[in-house]
Amino acid sequence: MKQPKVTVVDVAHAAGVSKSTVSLVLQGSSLVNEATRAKVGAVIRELGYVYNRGAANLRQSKSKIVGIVVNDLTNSFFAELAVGMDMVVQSAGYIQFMANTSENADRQGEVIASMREHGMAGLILSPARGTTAADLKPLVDSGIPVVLVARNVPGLKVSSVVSDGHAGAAAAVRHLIDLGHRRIAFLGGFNDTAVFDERMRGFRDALVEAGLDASDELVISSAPSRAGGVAAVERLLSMADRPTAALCFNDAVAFGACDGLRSARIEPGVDFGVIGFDDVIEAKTAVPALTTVSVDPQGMGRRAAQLLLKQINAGDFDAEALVATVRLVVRESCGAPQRVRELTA
Amino acid sequence: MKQPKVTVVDVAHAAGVSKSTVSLVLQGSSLVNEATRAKVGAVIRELGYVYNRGAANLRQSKSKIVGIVVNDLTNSFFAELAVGMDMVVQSAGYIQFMANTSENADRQGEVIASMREHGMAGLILSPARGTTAADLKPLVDSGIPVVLVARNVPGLKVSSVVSDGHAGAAAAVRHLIDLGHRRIAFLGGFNDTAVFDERMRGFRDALVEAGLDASDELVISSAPSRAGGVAAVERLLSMADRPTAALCFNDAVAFGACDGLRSARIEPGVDFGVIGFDDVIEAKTAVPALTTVSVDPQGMGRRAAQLLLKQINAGDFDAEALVATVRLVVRESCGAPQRVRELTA
DNA sequence: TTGACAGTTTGGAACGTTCCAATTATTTGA
DNA sequence: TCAAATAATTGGAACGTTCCAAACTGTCAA
Repeated sequence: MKQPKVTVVDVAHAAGVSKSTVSLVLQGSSLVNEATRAKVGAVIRELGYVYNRGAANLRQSKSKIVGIVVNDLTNSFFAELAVGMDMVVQSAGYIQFMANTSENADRQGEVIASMREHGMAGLILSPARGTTAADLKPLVDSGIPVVLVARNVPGLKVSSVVSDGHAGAAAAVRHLIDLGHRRIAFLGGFNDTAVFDERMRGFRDALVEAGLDASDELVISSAPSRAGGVAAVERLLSMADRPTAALCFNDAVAFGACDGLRSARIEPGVDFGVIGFDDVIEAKTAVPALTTVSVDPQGMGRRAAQLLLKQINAGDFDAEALVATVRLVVRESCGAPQRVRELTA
Repeated sequence: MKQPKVTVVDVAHAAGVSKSTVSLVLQGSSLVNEATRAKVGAVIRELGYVYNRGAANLRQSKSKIVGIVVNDLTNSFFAELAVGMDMVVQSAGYIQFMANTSENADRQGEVIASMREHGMAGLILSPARGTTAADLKPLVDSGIPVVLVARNVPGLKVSSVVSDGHAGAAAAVRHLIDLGHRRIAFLGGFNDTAVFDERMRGFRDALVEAGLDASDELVISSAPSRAGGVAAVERLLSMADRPTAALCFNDAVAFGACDGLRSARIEPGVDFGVIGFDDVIEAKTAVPALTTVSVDPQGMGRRAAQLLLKQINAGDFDAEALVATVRLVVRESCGAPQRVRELTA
């Protein structure tokens, strides 16, 4: 049953007032008399009127819509990130266009263009692999606030919220060294990304600082997934001078590494130390519970959303780069007693 | 730098034609002369014109926006579901409002209302726990197509895409019986949900069919999460006549059950059979690889989206109930040889 | 020369809201 | 009692698009 849609004029007519008055009621203006407000409210409910925010947006040329574009929703890190954003966006009375790009930069371009046509007030983007500054330039120049999250795009002057990969990786490596490990590998991740580079440098710097070997063969890159972890650990196990522990690019890789170790009859957390990165929810409950660098994706999502809303409300704003503090959560995957070490970025 | 936004009138003026002509060009109408089309196209690019879809929607009173509301994005089952929908929605040229309700029916009501005000053309909803038919009645009555996915809402005449929980559970139980198990439990899930009820009946019916005990004590409900699985398996282990295998409400519960078994020094897949439900991505790579009832969440998401789009395009439509075929994927968590058994719904 | 016709182009009214300036009704102060 | 102030309401223009009916340009046949 298709209702003939009821507008503010219909309401006005039924309530015996003008459309202007109805509009004032809708905006909760204090100008309107209590009695008429009640009357109009009643009619609204009776007729089942639904506000047409599109028309309002057109008139006011502003919207309460933000865009959220993520590269991989099936990865629980990004799902958590999205949920964090969702929370603050929703409670600020905004609504979100949300799209998944599956790491496809073309698709990303399309959805961003579409969101722009729909009049989004701002965008939070976790960019797909291969996103260039040129891709985003027109949008940024148009004055629409953009916040990059989790990953950065080199050469683009825009706000961002990323985690302190260098400090996190270094802390993880120092922890392994404290436990007596002397030969440590870095496992997984695509070596052409900024995030990889940052974490890897943290890894390397900590090794050098301790006077240990930090040669290239200790860095084994692979897809940043569980399967990639399995593959990487297989390569590691075939090395001549085999490491006794590894820092992994992210938790997915770490889980894969554990799988790979186990099928080689090496028990992770007992015979071999494994540290992850991100602290996804499963890290806590896995067996063995994963020691990992916690980056609190929900928190990052929330901060990114807050930053975006701030920039939307401020007419004018400057690019701001937030780096999220990171902490090493020690669990069982490298045989150390359970404790948490706090770090400042 | 805030651009003074350029409209079709600006483009028309710059190209020396009327706004109507520009509009025709934008819609790719064949009425317009090739030369002017090119001219207008050039001007559009030059001025950096961006189409205002909101204005168009207002005039045409229709939109290419669908709403997607899910109860828990951090659960990878629902994340996959969302990704499946995203795929077909995007490639049909639609864009989506997407929101997470965290199982909060009030929040769900708010976001749906907001989406409605924004003029969504249809809604796919994976309802929060506790959603009633009355909550959704006004929306459905307004003639906006709604497709329920993964969970049903009793008493609501609306389309749905759900998996065949009964057949899946029954097949799982029969598999356990084939392996020689005679005392089998059902673990996890809230017992006041339709999904629980359906799977549990499949479980019970298969037991009865085989002449085995199907008494209430074999059904141990709990939160449908990893933690819930741990709790449920603890209760199971304290039973007098202890079962030798269990069908779990979903994969998360199954993983929790494995954790719980292991801390009691019982090796899942060797000493005790565990079967999950949903076949989340991690099921394949977990140790032991989880035998589970595969419901292909991405596929369900895609089908739901296709159904919604179909109903949006058809002016008039009837509620349609799709039940997704389900298959038992035999892996290692109940000690059986690896194979896959296909089932028809 | 005229009419018919196809191929293009166009002005203006709509869509449902907000906002401004203007209007009416009511109260106040001296 | 009347001007002035206050409170409440209102008509109409605007936002950027689409759509309709009308109008223009040629071409061609009669």
